[in-house]
Amino acid sequence: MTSSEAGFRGISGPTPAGGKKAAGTAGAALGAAARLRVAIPSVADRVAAELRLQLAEGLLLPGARLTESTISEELGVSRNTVREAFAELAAERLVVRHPNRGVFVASLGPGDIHDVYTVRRFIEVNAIRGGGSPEGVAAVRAAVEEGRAAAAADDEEALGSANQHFHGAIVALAGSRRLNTIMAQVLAEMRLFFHKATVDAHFYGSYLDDNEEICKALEAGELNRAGNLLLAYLDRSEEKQSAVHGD
Amino acid sequence: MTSSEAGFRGISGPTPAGGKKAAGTAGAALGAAARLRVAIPSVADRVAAELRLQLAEGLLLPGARLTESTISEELGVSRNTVREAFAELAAERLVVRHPNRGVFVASLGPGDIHDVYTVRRFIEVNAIRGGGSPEGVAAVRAAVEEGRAAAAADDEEALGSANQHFHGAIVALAGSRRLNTIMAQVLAEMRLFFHKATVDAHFYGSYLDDNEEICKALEAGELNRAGNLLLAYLDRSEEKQSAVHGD
DNA sequence: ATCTACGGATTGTTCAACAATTCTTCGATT
DNA sequence: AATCGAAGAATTGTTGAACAATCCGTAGAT
Repeated sequence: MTSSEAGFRGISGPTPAGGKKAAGTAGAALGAAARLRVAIPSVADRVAAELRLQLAEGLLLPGARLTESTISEELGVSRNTVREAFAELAAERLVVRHPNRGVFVASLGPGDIHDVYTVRRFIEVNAIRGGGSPEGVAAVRAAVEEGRAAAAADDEEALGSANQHFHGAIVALAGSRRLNTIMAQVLAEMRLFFHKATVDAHFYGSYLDDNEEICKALEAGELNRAGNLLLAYLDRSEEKQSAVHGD
Repeated sequence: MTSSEAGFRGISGPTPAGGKKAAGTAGAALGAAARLRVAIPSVADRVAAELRLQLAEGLLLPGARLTESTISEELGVSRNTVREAFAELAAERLVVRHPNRGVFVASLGPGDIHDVYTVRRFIEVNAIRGGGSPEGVAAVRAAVEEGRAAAAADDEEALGSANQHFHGAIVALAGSRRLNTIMAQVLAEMRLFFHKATVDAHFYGSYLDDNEEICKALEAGELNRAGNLLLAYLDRSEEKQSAVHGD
């Protein structure tokens, strides 16, 4: 299982819509299928989603090059469409465009690590200090339990997800759509180069107790304390990440 | 001066690069011109920049539709390229894509106004509470003076810019690339629908004193007070904006 | 008057071509 | 021999044209 020819063949959409296959105008056939009002993702979006998935799964490592023609053939879509997907991912900082050179999976340098944690400190700590609705707090609690379950099942991947859900839930306390998307992007960005660190089985595990304590403080309404705990947690996490990653 | 046929004709790039004009391979002529290592903006980027400009200038009002073919012809670029530019702008939330319907200039509803100000409170207040380097503080001071000068010259547009520079400089105190771009996007988003409010000559003018006071507190190292002042300022600003905009 | 069928307009997507640039490889020069 | 530079391949950037799918307004039938 190297990298190409992996577990995907085609994007599987509604209609292929080939460019120049038949000139006849058969405009009478109305497919009696999908009449849904929601969920009409464009092909470019689906390509971006697929790549995002492979990125998250660590199939595409940081620094790796993404060739247009390769992906185009591999997913059975046009080069132009791939290009649009690239634009999406570039906007999310998941890939970097080098003009006339191609797009590469983003790789974070030491400076970027600090930068990302700066953003997280700004947003997360503030969010938890704001308290939030009971449902919001419940969501945080749910994420903590999700982490416990994952640890019990010894599922590394699930543990990482739970941790991200935890921090996502904290930001969601603020009830801001924009902050949520910003946080989601930052988390996606981090997940990108965390696959190295994930080999350390105790990496996320040691955070479980921290999360529990933070959540308890939040539930008790000790918002300031919760914020301080979270802040300390982030500082420690940054230190660990910096240590693991070259620096 | 309605809207189309305005002050732009073509993007004016290095080489047109037509699709199918001449089949001959004239690969011997090497233009002895630009050999710069920096600044090689792609055509799509330039189109996006042009649209961004028109957006900021209020030439394109919120809700307005952007037709691919129109812009394509107007700027003398391919429809595909316009499409890529749209992707860029959509990622910045400046335009909204309605599948199969087209892209429209983003328009913020009441909920969005609050959302934007939430983001600003999170980032700006935190940033100013962090203090920052002397140069950073100097930049804030410079923005204040820029605003004074603009007010003296009675230049509405410059006043608005100065105000944005002021808040941008505050965020820059944190020294985070990501926070800077986030803030830049938020500011661009706001500028989008501020043109209605700008008619009120005293709208920005009344902020001058606030900015001065905030800056003074910052320079004096009274970071907490500066943060509180900024927070109050943002609350007031949001209230005004909400009042002006339908609500 | 309401619903349906028709047509026009616009978006979504593909393909094929070419220009421009970068990367590679190989040969010529000092 | 090492370096420099020029052909050549590979890839990106951009274009134009074609067609499918979808949406919108209008006219026609019930």
